[in-house]
Amino acid sequence: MARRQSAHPTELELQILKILWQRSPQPVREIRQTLAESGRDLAHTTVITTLGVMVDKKYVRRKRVANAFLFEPRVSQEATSEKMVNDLVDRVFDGSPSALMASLFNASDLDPEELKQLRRLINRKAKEESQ
Amino acid sequence: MARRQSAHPTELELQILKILWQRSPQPVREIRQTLAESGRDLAHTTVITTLGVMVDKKYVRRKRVANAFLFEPRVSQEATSEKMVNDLVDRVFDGSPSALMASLFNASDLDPEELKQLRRLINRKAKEESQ
DNA sequence: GACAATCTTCGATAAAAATAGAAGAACACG
DNA sequence: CGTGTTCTTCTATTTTTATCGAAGATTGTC
Repeated sequence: MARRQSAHPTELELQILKILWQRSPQPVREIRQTLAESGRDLAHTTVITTLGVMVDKKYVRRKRVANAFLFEPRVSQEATSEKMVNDLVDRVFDGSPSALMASLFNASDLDPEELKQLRRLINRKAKEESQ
Repeated sequence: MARRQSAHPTELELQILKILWQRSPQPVREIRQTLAESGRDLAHTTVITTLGVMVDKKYVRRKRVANAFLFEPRVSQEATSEKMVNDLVDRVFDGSPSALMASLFNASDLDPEELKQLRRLINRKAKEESQ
């Protein structure tokens, strides 16, 4: 046996998804350009190949327009993020969301504004669940 | 260019680290056994090879005792977790911790007990930062 | 219609990750 | 003191991810 395919978008795939979440559909050329602007200067064919893989994995869909393809996401940013967070919770924190939170509190210094907002989030969630 | 090495422990490496965080140092045999008990039944040599890689990556250290090696972590659970969380924040949530939290709230239903604990965490953090 | 520009398709290569067998060193004990 | 058990070392294989070039299709333009 060898390794199995990751359940999540890989690094490059995620970068591409983010570009497409911003705006879509887009042709390869533009995706490539945006990648280059954010410091990842790949050959045109590399981007095509990766997008092909992403089509197979059903992360994106493509439609032919004239001679070229346009690509657009098939997965939402929210769903993808949640899946990745859940995975981290499972893998690193043994399924305890609050353990992740605790780690987050330690790791980052949140400004008071963010703390306030978080408290609001918690209160809302508590109310929701008590119904 | 080809792919670069992951900045984090891989799946298997993390599993092994977790075992060693529980108790260490441990010989290969026991690590292998614990892995098998949690459903990952690998050949003895596979575990050795992986541990060798982990030594190179400085995740663990080994010391010879009699004919065999004992392994122990060189990285703490806290530091590793925080690094992985920070990475997720950067990669998926563009550096916003509270965006991760919001996603977490949506993704998981926390029980009231956990919510209470989270509120406590926030209050503590708020107090800390106001000093 | 010819030619350059632009796209895609189709391998191909290379490193990382996952897994394990063959072979050799060392030890334990009847 | 053999002989089987237990370890390690070394090498090999497979899949995934990342990357790209050669070659072929299409199209716009003089």
